Amino acid sequence: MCKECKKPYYITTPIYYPSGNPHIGHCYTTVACDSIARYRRMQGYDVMFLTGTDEHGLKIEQKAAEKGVTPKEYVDEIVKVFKSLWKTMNISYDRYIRTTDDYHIKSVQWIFNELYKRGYIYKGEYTGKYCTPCESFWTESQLDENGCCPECHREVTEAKEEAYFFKMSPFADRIEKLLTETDYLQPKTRATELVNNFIRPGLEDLCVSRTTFKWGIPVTFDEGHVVYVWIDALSNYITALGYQNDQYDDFNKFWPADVHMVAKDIMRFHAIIWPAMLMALELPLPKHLAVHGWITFNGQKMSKSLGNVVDPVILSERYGADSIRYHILREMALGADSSFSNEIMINRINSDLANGLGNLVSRTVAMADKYFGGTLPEEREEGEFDSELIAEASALREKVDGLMDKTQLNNALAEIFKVVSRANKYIDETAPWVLGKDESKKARLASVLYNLLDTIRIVSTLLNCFMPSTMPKVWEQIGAGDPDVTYENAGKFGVLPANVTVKRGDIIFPRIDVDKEIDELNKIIGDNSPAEETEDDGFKPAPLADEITIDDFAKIDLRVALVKECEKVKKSKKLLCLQLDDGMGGRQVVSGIAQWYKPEDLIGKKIVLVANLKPVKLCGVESNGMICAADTPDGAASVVFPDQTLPCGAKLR
RNA sequence: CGCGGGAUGGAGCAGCUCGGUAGCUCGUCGGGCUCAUAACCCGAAGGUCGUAGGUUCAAAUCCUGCUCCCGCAACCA
Repeated sequence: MCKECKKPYYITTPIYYPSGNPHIGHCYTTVACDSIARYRRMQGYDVMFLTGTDEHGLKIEQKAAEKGVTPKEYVDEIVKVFKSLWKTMNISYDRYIRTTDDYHIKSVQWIFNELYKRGYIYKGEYTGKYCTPCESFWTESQLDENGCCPECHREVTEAKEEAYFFKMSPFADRIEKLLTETDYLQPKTRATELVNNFIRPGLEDLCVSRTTFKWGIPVTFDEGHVVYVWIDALSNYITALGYQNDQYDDFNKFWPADVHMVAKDIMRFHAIIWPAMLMALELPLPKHLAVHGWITFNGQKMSKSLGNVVDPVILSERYGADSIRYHILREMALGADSSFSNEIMINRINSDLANGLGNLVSRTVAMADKYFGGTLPEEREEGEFDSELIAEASALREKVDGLMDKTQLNNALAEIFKVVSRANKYIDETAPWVLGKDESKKARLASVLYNLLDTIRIVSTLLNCFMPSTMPKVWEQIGAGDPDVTYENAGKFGVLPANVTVKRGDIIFPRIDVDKEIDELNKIIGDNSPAEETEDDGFKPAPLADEITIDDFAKIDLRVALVKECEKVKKSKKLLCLQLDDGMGGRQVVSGIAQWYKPEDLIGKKIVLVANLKPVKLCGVESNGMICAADTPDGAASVVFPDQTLPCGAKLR
């Protein structure tokens, strides 16, 4: 298509946050981008495929401190893990950006200054919840279930800090148009959601600097300020091309990007903030933002504490990187979540790769070997069934092209495997083993086998982008040389030489014993997660709060109270509304424990009430006090039940 | 009434824009074949398309109410 002109094509993954090791979710995005990058390269585009890591921020600073190393030492280690995973998964990235790279830092400082000069960045005040011992600001939503610091579980205070802000409002209209009137966002169904939730209520200015942590890019003109995530991280897509730095010089060639691929949790930043930044810099906008869902595990979101995280390294060691790549690409539809389970994966590998493609190659090559000693004679005899197979194989490339253009990798794979099935059926229709017994049918037999081999050639050429380590093995077996497996030839039938010579080889995708493997995988998960939990997520009592006097304690009025009625607060996931008998006329309390308690669990029970807490409204419902609950190791809350014979209103001391 | 998405044979999905035989993958059952990795091919069973109404000659598809799920936002005193 584009063989002579060598059009540039720029595709990016997000830069990942190395606060922990990579998981299968990182793999999905990266593998999808890799497959697209490889496909474009095959089509003749001059591809730039970028990935990297976003290495600054408070969390990294803290994690490093925990381990007693510098932040840079800490991220260096994890970046090694990322890079080795990408090697295992055969990721063909052209460039890897680290936000700690000098050239990136230089560019970010330039951008920050430039936006300041242009008047889009101004100095203001940031208000939030501040935890003094941790020296950290938190937003309301980051606080723990008691409204305390998520790190140390001590109380937080309202506080202000000086910060720089980026003006978003000038770009609201243009962004709304970008989302609703162009095909920037894929799938577009999410555009309404973004517009309704963020743009229509008015875009808030964005806090782009912090003074409460040090691990970041310094603001050049104001000591103590560090560039906060947005400008630092998002700009990687242009600094990696040499925007405002000397490290690279292909910004003009590759910008604007053809595709940024991201998971849905960071869609907002790429759909709103990133375009705003580019508009402020008067740079062209990227052409597409492809948003995909999450990989869920047996229906639940993957999480370390659930012990259901699948380690992609273990999986690829057992089944090969290509099998894993195939499974996640085949299973995930752009936009939607998809569930991942060992069973689904193994069944898919068995039915598509082992039974379908692997077996097709194996039986075809075996017959060529058995009936012709490996080299087909040149005499041919056409027969019925040929035309249908040839038509489907010849038309495949065009279908796949169309689906790749729409980033529908799963459907592209489905189309390819339809042809695999068609070829297996063709074997049954033509029954080569019958032809093999009749000396006069040799020419017909040669035709049948040739048609099969050439179909495999087309299929495997197209599949090479998705499964790059296995397809060369297929080519070796079917006797295809490098010139045979080009994009150009994938659109044509009859490319292999008439007297092609096959070579039997190892089984390409061995069949997996489902029951046995699932047992073993469960064992691995079982062995790993409890160990990890005691190390990482094991129960540690929260640090002791600051010392108080008896007078301080006396300020808190704790009472025994009976739950008379209890119901869920409508429109809220976490809130229960309790009617209490406190021995003093009764009161209403709202508590955020709906995830762990049903109303009927509490009705008729006596609980401990903080009786003199200032009333507040939660989700529009008034709450006069709070009920006492303890943290459980898994992060849930467990309500404290006092001696049930105590009278309502009894005071605790 | 904060915003949005979804509910289709045992499982996972397509079909809905532009109403007219409900399709695919896996699983189950029966048959065929023996070149191949107990793989391959054919056939069958199995769905009143969440629920109640409405429009229509005709609704999975259009309209309305309801129930339940799931995101986002809010919320965890």
